[in-house]
Amino acid sequence: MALGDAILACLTERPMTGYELAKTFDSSIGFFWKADHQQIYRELSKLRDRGHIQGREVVQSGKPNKLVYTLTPEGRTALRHWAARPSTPASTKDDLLVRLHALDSIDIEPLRTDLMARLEHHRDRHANYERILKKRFPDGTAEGRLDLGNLLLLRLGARHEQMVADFCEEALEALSAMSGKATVVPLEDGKREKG
Amino acid sequence: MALGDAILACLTERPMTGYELAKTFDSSIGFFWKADHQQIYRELSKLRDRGHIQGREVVQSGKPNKLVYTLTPEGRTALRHWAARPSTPASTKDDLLVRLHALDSIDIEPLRTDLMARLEHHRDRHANYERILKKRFPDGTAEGRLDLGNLLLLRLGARHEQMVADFCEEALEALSAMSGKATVVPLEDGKREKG
DNA sequence: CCGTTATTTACCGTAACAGGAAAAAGTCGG
DNA sequence: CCGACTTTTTCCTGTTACGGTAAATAACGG
Repeated sequence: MALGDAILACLTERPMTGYELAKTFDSSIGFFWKADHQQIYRELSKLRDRGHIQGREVVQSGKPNKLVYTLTPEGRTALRHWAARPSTPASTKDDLLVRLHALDSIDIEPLRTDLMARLEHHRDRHANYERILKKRFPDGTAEGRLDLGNLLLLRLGARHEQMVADFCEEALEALSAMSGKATVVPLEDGKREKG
Repeated sequence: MALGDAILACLTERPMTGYELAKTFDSSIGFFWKADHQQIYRELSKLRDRGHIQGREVVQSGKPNKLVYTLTPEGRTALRHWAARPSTPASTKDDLLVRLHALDSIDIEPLRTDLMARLEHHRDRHANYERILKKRFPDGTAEGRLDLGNLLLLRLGARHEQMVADFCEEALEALSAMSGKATVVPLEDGKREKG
């Protein structure tokens, strides 16, 4: 019960169809929340059953008819109640961290390439955040409450990506410094283990 | 299929029982990965069925017998193969961020208390990381590969917590600055909505 | 005609999360 | 001695999420 609330949160901005929501979850809110269209459509059905949203069919020519979903007053209330409950700090659950935890039992080469890919990935995202920040908040201040929320969000996102990117760089450097005194030679396919 | 690998990663350090693993997931690796004992026991059964770990019963007097699990060569290979696959960047999925995204549709007061709680939480965790860092790596350098992994991990954790704590502070300040020109008065129970 | 875009829906499975309960044997406080 | 707690494993029932495959429908571009 959290994806549903994320969808409600999106619908506060404007009514949307499942298709639009799927795209939203691919850009703005999707920066920190992934969900594919199936998840979204399934969740939308549930929300409708609960009476939190209301679908209005819009007949289209040339395209399949679309279902525009709007928040109902019950939905707004539900969202506010959800938002009034203490939030649960999410755990990271990043594969990379698990790998670092078992660093001496895995092969370094794939790890390096992975770190490099991740470095690029996080740099891209950082640049993206900065780009949006400059476009939407050129002077770094927000007017309304909605704007403030989004500004804070973008700033956090930017900083996070920056930090992770820096971390990847640092990890790569540390691995390079260490690889001089390598303890285990990478093997082909686990024919030998060092135990 | 990720919790299983996290467990394998833990078992590279030393053989452990499910009970010990549960406690480990409550401290070291649990800093970025949450799992309760039931999840762990279930996963252990699966891993045993797959032949990735091997259980050895240790008869105890005074306490129930325990099952010490050891990595099998197959398990080590599986871990290495898993670690050689590109990692998937995890998405944040933090309730707080969703709330910020819908900032103008929710009540600020509970959000403030939540932010304050989170601030404390992240500060605590940061202090904890720093404490462990000072204890395990007083001079900030690592010897072996295992140590390097853990050092990097701790540093990332510390920085992350620091950053989120700063963010909470900033958000609180911004909310205070904004609350002067409040647009919506907080309501009791959604009897009125501003739409 | 084929592929793409727009739009929704259906089914399959597994993985993860949440919580409640029960065993069994000891230890410790009152 | 009773009750509470620790240690250790297991079973239960749910919901939520994740992942893939695929099918309808209908225009538009090549």
